[in-house]
Amino acid sequence: MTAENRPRRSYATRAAILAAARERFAVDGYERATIRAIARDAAIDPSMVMRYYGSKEKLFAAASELELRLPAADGIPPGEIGTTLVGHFLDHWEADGTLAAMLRVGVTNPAGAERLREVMAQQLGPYVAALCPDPAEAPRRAALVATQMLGVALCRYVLRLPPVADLTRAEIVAWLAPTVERYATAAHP
Amino acid sequence: MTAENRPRRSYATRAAILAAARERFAVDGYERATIRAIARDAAIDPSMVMRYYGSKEKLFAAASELELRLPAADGIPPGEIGTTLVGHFLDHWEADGTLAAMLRVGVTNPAGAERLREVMAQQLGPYVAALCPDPAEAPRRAALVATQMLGVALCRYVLRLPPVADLTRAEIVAWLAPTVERYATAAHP
DNA sequence: CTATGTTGCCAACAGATGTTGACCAACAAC
DNA sequence: GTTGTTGGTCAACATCTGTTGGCAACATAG
Repeated sequence: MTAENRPRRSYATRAAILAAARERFAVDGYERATIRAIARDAAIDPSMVMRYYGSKEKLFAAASELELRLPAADGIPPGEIGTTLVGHFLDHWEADGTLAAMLRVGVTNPAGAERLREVMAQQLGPYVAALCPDPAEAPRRAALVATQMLGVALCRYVLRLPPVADLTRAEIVAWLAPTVERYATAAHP
Repeated sequence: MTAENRPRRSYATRAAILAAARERFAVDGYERATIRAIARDAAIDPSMVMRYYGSKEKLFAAASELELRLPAADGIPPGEIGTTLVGHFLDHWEADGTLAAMLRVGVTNPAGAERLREVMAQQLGPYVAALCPDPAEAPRRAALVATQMLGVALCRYVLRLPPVADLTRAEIVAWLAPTVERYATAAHP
């Protein structure tokens, strides 16, 4: 029997599959991202994908593990909450294709939508809860923030609506920060 | 030769196909909306779809003709611009599956994305141009409005993020109207 | 050395998909 | 009645999909 903690040769392959899967899911969505294409990108045989991940759905589940790693909520001075949050989202989006993959897949695949709901509820929810006046309405405020942040992401990275895609990072932050901060903290309209 | 203006019997079928296509595209997106399923919904043979629309892509093009029918831009008093615009979008979205179809398809299909870009540029663009201070920056302002409106639509009708889906129409209007009005008319942040 | 588990490729399966062409029924025109 | 057009069905096609099982190469254990 092999020692348990020796690094297996297959780890590299597993990682290559996961990386290729994330990219394909991000670019093509769930249906168009074929196992064969993912395998080709990872330079292995399609059957290996099945062996390591069981099925296409399980592969997607593995590829859509996501940590937003939002900055600490406390200690941000009012007036910089929006700036911080918008900036962080943009950074994360551009550094990691996982969010794009989840957005693309979430639109056409129930499991993908579920994943996105989880991320928003479990990671954005508590964050906003620490900021807003009445914790009871944190979910709704977080959801409003989500509409604006997912909206930019959709227009900028997925649909590539020219005016949105051409805006600089600074411009987006400047325009959206007041919106996001209002959703998170301001009194009811 | 047949008279040119007699209503053809096939008009009903064509319409049925189009209606079924819109619904399927809206619910399933481009790839999962199969011609066979659309034909089944329209209670005809799949080959009829091909005969009338040539190909799946052309069928989608026909199914995604869209008129936003935005209310007249002039005459809206400042302070009600956001309310009017947000309300109109919500109404349109709920009355007609076409927008949902275009959003779902736009995310996974290049032709769908192109369609959505067209609609935003040609219908929302001029509208915002009539409202904003400097016409030169109308496209960017319209695009900002689009990020917020498509963002709600995405969260509410496609992803069905619970807190967003549970908000009442009035609540959404109240929260989003200031955002949209600011994007369209306010001075640079 | 042999025995055993791991890593990988190959070929094939069953099912679904977009698309095509042959064929048939109804009907209008002559 | 014959003829040509229109609306529609049926069966098949080539291709692509996720998935499976078998088999070769290799590494490690004993």
